[in-house]
Amino acid sequence: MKKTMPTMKDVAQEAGVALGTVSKVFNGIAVGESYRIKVEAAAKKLGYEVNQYARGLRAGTTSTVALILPRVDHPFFSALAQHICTALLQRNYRMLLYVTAAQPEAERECLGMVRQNKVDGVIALTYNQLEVAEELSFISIDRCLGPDIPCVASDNYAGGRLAAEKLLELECTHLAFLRVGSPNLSETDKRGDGFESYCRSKQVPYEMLRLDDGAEEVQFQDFFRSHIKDGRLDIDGIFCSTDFLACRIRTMLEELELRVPEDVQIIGFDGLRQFGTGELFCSTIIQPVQKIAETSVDLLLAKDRSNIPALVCLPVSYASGGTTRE
Amino acid sequence: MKKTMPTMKDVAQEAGVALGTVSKVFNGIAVGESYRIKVEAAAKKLGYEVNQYARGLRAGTTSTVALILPRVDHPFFSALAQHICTALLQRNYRMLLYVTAAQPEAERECLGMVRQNKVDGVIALTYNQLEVAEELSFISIDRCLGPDIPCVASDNYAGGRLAAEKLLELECTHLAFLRVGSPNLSETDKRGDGFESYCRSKQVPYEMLRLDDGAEEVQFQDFFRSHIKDGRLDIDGIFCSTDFLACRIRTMLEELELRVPEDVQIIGFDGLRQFGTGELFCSTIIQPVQKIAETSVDLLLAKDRSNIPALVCLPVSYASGGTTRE
DNA sequence: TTGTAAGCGTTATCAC
DNA sequence: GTGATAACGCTTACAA
Repeated sequence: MKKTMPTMKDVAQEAGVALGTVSKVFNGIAVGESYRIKVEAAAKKLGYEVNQYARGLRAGTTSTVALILPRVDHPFFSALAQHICTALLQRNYRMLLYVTAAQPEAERECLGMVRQNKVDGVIALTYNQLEVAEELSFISIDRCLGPDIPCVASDNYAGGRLAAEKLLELECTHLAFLRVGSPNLSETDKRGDGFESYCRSKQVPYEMLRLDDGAEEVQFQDFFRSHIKDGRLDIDGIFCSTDFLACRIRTMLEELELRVPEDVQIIGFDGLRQFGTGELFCSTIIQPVQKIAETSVDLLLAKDRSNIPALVCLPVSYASGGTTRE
Repeated sequence: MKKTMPTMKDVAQEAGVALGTVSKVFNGIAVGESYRIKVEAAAKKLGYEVNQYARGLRAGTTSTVALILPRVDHPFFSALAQHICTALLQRNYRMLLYVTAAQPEAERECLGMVRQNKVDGVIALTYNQLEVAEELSFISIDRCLGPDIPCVASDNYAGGRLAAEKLLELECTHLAFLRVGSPNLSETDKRGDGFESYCRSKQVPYEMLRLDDGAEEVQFQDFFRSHIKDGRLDIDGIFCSTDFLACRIRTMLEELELRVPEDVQIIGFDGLRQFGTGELFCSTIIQPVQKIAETSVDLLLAKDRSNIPALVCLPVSYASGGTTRE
């Protein structure tokens, strides 16, 4: 950065007015019309831009929000980043992005950096429990961090029920829920709960297989093998906790000579699209990513932080994507 | 942000030393051992973090870099964002992300914001020609913006040649290059040039179809229909300028009752993976995304900006992903 | 309505 | 090696 960037002083001198007047013009404070015009002309002539650092230092507000994500090279996270960034930019905020690879120290370190940067708020999707300094405006996505920290998520429970409902509509008679992921509790675990609740209420036979991250491939295979009777799978409807898992399961089943969706139908969760905007990877429960992003931003930037809900669940929907019969 | 954040003054008082001493400790400047310990203890006790805004204001350097992308909900861009962010964080820099939706005014507006934020540098992938204030440290990805602005890209030309070479190795006899995208000139256009050059040198018959963004679907179909003789396509090897296009072409061909890769083999470009880390979408020329990211960051942060190359091309590689016979 | 001046939290330059 | 002190560019009372 060159030293030659013009400052308010330069603009004031150029316009022949006082420093304070220039400041007022740039802050939308009433000022004599003729002065305003002079100031604006001078600013344009010099190519002046207000220095957000100086402003932030003085005013204590920085128009900057930090977004903390485990990664951004996964379609769900990148869609989230995209929509949050856009929503922020529209509201004239800038976004600092931090990726943590889901490592606890990295997440904690981020919070330190965030404090250094005096951001006006933080939106985070973290895998690890972390203590949030209560002086920070904070919104958590998909994870309840504590009673004082608002959480925004899809209605995972309803999504689970919806998946079960759809599979039954599609004439499945024996269902299964498959899940793999971090053992840490998060909102997304409710997908299985909703699924189970619906199966129970309809008295449909179902299986629940929840695995932690690790060598789970073989366990899924064992599960399927144990459910093959006379060369046929006795399960005909599967709900996977993510689209990613749904695709892996589909491949796995096809390797076992089972046809999707003829023999088994699969519904995933997320609503991811190929290349961001293309086709769905599988039949799925769609998360309202944009809504999640905008809700998070709105809550974070709300003037009145006093009566913000602890948990906001946004409605999901179902869409067919080739792994169900329709 | 509460007003209650401790400052260097508080730390100095707590430690019973002078303000300047505290500053030195945090800047790694030599200071009496006993003082350093007292200061560090006091800082930890108060939970002090240096205020980057004040530092930036004073020192004129902000440890912040802006990344400007058209979007981040596409796997190539999000991978880029991920690796650039990680590289920056490793070097103790923060990253401001701007998404522009490829709109010229948005891109220009970004540059304004970037100047306001006094970032130490900018990495951008833009679709539109824009004037870069020369006082800014700037790296462009995939697009030559001017003689003074370094550009980092894959070796697109070599990638085009490699695609043609592979298709010939795979026993194709009549090739085609398909491309769709912005009419604006960018480094990526060299993919077709390299392909054509190789075909020419080997005297293989080939077609070139370059379309601009728009209603191109029907034009591709017309192209294929015009190349179907006796129910068979007289083209048996296709190089698409992106993986995305390759997938669309594959679907299109299958709708025309042509089998991939039995009847026609397809090679894309990008090396995108499903869900970020999963399988390839198609056989493809892989871009070294991480290398592009790290090179960009290294060039941007290089102390000596005097002898930086105008264009850096990074090596690509080929991988089979189901749309070629192997 | 306009101009003036006191900081915001740091860093850097000096005398000590 | 340490400790006052003057900037950095801006906002905001407050005085004119």
